[in-house]
Amino acid sequence: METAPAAPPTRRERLRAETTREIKTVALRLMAEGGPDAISLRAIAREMGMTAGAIYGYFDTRDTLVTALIQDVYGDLVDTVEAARDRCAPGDTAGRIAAWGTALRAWSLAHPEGFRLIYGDAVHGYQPPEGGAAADAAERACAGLTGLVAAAWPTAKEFHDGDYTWADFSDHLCEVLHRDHPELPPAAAALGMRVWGRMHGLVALEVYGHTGPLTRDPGRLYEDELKSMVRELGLTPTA
Amino acid sequence: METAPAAPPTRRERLRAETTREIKTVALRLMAEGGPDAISLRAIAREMGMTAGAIYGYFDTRDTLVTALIQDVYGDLVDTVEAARDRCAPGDTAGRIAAWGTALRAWSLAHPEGFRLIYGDAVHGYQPPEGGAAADAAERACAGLTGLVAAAWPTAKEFHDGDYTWADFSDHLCEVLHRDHPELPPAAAALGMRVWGRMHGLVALEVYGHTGPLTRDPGRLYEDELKSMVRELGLTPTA
DNA sequence: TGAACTTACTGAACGCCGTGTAGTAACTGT
DNA sequence: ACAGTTACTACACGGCGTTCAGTAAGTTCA
Repeated sequence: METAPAAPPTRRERLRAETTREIKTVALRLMAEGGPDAISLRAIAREMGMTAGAIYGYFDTRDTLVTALIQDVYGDLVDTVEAARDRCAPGDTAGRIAAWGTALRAWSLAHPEGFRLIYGDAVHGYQPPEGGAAADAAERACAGLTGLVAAAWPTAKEFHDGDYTWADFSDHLCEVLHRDHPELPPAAAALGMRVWGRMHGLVALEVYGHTGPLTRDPGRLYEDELKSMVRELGLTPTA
Repeated sequence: METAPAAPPTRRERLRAETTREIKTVALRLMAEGGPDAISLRAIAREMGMTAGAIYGYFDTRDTLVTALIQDVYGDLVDTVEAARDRCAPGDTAGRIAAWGTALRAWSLAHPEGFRLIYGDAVHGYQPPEGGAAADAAERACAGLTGLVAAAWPTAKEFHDGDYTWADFSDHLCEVLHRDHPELPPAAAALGMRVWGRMHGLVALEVYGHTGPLTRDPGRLYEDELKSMVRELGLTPTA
């Protein structure tokens, strides 16, 4: 969308970008310290020695800021799980899936407010934009899974039925899948989402404190579930 | 805990109980209409022709009211899924599990605010009490699952490993399991939680709008996942 | 019946919140 | 030096949960 040849940023622009960053940084810090409820324009401004109104010069509305935060946090999550996945050899599909899953849980427990921000309704009255941050998040999450699913597909016999059509999935997801893995049928998209959902379930319950009162070792539960899943994909769990 | 022989309620007590119920009813209605954010003491009071302060005569604090709501809503959910499960013949374990799962999703989509209330952080700043409503919910959910898991256990060979101990689970869960199904090993408790988590994942993603942008038929995805799960439990999916 | 007590509720206040808007002071380019 | 832009403040509005003094009923007992 940028038509101009990107002139070097003026002093004004630099200061502006810096303040924008600072607002988000402070917001994330407040959130990490006091939970997502601690994100209030007034608290952020207070922390920065400003007035709440000043923030409106940088973000149209509180929800715009929250959306930006979601994108930042989501980027962090995606980077983390993909880095973990890529620490396994490209051929070790079982290991890569397990690494991905383990990293997902680890990140979520390390950043529960982030998890709530992305996957819950952490912020009072926040309405995601049309299409929205949640949509972005989902698209990216699914795209990230695609590689894993593609690698597992040949052995994932169990999932080759299901009678799915490309029309069952969003245009964007279809495009990404076609581009990166043209050999995959629509059922592979379904598999990706199911894998995602399966991991999400136990993590969400744990982050929201629903498994805590029931078991003293939710980690083992999760790892076993992960192992089961890998096995059901026709792969042999490593270690 | 009631020591007195429960004298018939006085007029005062009846009115009081009625008002308490009305507060909760109005709160649930507001929530159904305007999402969980619509639950505010002021809005409830307004709706009832009262002042916000008056509600403090019935609930110590807003969170106390929310906790009561969670318990009510959770009771409704549990009743619904158990009723669906019991509409299948006691011998039809596969059918009962599928009915349970299908009813879970149906209820969640019909009452998204309720789902958020129980499993998310629907209400701004709500802090569950120690032990808490979430704990209650989890205990009851798991107890409800126990029957299904018990029925599936003989065929669920895949899950008979895992090396769990009773010490891995909460005392209360162990008691319930021992009482109702003394033949089950600790690994069965783990299986119950895993089944729960697996269903929760896709439903949570859907309720929070993460699957919507990706697929046009999340229901099929869910039903397939349910069927897979039943199969992996060593059962034959019905229909 | 009438006094003493208890309950249910109001109304105003406190400090929090997001959001607008008018005004000011500082930077920026000519 | 001057005009224009930008960054910000100050204040106001209505919302929120919560507290508290006060009032008007309902209830109990002499």
